[in-house]
Amino acid sequence: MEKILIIDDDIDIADLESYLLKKEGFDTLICNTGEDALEEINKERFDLILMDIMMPGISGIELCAKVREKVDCSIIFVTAKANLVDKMIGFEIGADDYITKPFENQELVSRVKAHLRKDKRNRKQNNSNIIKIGEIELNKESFEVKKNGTKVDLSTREFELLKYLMENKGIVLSKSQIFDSVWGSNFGEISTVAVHIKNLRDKLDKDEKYIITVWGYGYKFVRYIDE
Amino acid sequence: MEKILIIDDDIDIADLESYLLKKEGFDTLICNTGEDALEEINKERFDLILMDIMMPGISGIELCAKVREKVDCSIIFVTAKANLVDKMIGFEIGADDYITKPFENQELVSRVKAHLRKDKRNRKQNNSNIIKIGEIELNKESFEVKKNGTKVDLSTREFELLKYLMENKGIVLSKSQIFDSVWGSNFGEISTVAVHIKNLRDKLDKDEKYIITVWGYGYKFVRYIDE
DNA sequence: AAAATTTATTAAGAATTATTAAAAGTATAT
DNA sequence: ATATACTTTTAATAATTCTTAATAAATTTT
Repeated sequence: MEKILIIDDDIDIADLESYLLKKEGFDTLICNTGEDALEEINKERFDLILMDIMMPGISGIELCAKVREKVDCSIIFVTAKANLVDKMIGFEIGADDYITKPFENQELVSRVKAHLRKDKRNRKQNNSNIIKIGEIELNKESFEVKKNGTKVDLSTREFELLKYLMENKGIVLSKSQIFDSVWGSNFGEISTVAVHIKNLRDKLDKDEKYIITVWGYGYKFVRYIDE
Repeated sequence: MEKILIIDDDIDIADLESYLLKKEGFDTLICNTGEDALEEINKERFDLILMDIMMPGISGIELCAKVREKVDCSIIFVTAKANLVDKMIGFEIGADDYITKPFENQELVSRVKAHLRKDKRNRKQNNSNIIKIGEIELNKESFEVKKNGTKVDLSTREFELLKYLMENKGIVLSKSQIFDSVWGSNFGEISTVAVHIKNLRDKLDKDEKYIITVWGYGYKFVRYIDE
């Protein structure tokens, strides 16, 4: 269950926010001062922070900067001041979004959900077993490779070679590096790598858009040729 | 420079958005139909997409779903309908934010910036293998060199020579020092260095702004000529 | 101002590296 | 056990890059 930290000195607002979010199945914790919030952040992990910008004591902006240092999740400002300069300052300081008071209940929920979804998408990318780069999609679980949605048949070595290249997108890999990683041994002809590169290219990169030769170093996988 | 794709059938709105974003230093491209946009997405990489939700032909929602399949960047809906249900639907479909028309100029810019900043944070950019001096940027991982953002093709030796020079910015390096470090041997003509210096200059420093000859000593890489 | 020294330019041949194709070896399935 | 598909090796060819060496230009010294 996703945990949301609500920081607001106005107890009624904080309660309303908490109520709305709990109704949507989120777990919430309310802090009425910035100091409390900083303490909580050190104790626990949150998926999102909803923060009033105007609070006594430590200011919202200051707090946001401090929180941002500690935390990596989305921060949404809730502010009574619709003043855009304030909004800007907040954004520069590390907030990811803002909502003006009084807010529509649905909007609050929408924005919270949007951020959580985006964060999830970003996380997924980092540890999913599908790598998708441009038109090419590689599934580590099913050992399938698709180009524009249509399956491409690869041999085992070809698949592992492609996987290694894609996992290191944008990084030039030397032939011996590739050999060590994909073949896993130090015996054998290094030129084998070149042959498999060619076979891979024949099967899914005839125009050499993705697998780029870097002369004297090795090969790299890229999304855009001039990237 | 960050590239933003603007999709809107209303040419005036698209132009306004483009103007606002260009003023902030972003690169923009306008598409007036969803079909055009899909084409562009296949050709080029964008850092963010700003999309009208109500367009003739392919609908914004439909388009968003299709774009989301291909693309990984933030998508912001721009919509005249303030209706929250619509917003929700859009969010479920893969958009990351929405702005209602008519929008305040500053708000548009703020939101765009906020998303770009967040995306950057998520990428947890490891810039340690990029050396950037003035207009020239060298990536040790991808073996790429860019001048003012556009790629410059270098040979192996040229790349390593440039890397060595840039790593020792401001320091005069003798030819034999360069030869030892870049060539790694003591055999061979020292004049080779001069040839490669020339080739490097031809490719990315025609006016000799960066690679400075220090008569009788060697060469150095500088940021400003009178440095 | 001329000579000497250092650096820049040029182009062609040498060397290196990449690609390709075909043959030989190996594993897998029928 | 044989056929098939896959992998590796080898070798020839092609492409690219590097070096050499000779000449030109620039700078310093005499």
